[in-house]
Amino acid sequence: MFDEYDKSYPIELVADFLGVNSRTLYYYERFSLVCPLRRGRKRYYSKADIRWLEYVRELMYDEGMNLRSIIILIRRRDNIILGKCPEDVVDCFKNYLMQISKERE
Amino acid sequence: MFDEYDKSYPIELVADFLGVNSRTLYYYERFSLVCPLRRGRKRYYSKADIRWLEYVRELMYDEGMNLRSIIILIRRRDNIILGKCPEDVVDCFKNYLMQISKERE
DNA sequence: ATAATTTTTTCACTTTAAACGAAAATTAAT
DNA sequence: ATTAATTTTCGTTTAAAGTGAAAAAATTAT
Repeated sequence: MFDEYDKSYPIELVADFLGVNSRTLYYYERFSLVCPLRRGRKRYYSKADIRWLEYVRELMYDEGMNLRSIIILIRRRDNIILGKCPEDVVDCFKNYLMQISKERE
Repeated sequence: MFDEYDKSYPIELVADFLGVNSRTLYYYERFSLVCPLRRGRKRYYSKADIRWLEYVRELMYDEGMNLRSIIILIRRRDNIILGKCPEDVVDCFKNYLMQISKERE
């Protein structure tokens, strides 16, 4: 429950779980799509990282989006959620995101 | 003023204006990114079509998005604006879209 | 310490989307 | 019917996404 953001899963395990080559995860990292903890040189991923990567794969493979678009998606969402836009827009947009993620289920 | 949606510009003119090959516009059409009027077999585009295509090019070339992502963007926006979600969310989202397009200028 | 294993990194290759060139096919115009 | 324009098809080019192989670096075991 509290280990959601605990970076403790090594890359090979994550790659196997997602069904991708570990090289692909290195590749994503170069685009800042994911940011594992580095202990020494080794990488460790959290459950949240893994679920995020699942979502990324879904957008890419089920929907056909490319990396750049996903990065834009993040940036825009961050702008909305962290940025300096009015409270009511933030609230509405949060609802919108919720709605979309529900539709996805 | 009323000619905004008047489909009267032939493909070659539109392609020249956008700086693309007309083949590219045929290509976009196969993805339903634009829908010119067919009189006989000839295609005619409106000013609104042209501005939409300018925006598409911008998303692709300045931002690096791919066609599929733009189609998703349309679909989602249509869901929000035309769909069955509450009025206030629609209004908020319209504002959001306005804001984004202003930031772009 | 050094040998063995694991992880990272680099290089090169494959595959696919996006776009374009050339030319054949179709349509319209005189 | 001949000419001109438009559409369509086919093949090629370019770049992104991903992978394989193996070198390089680091960690672990003996």
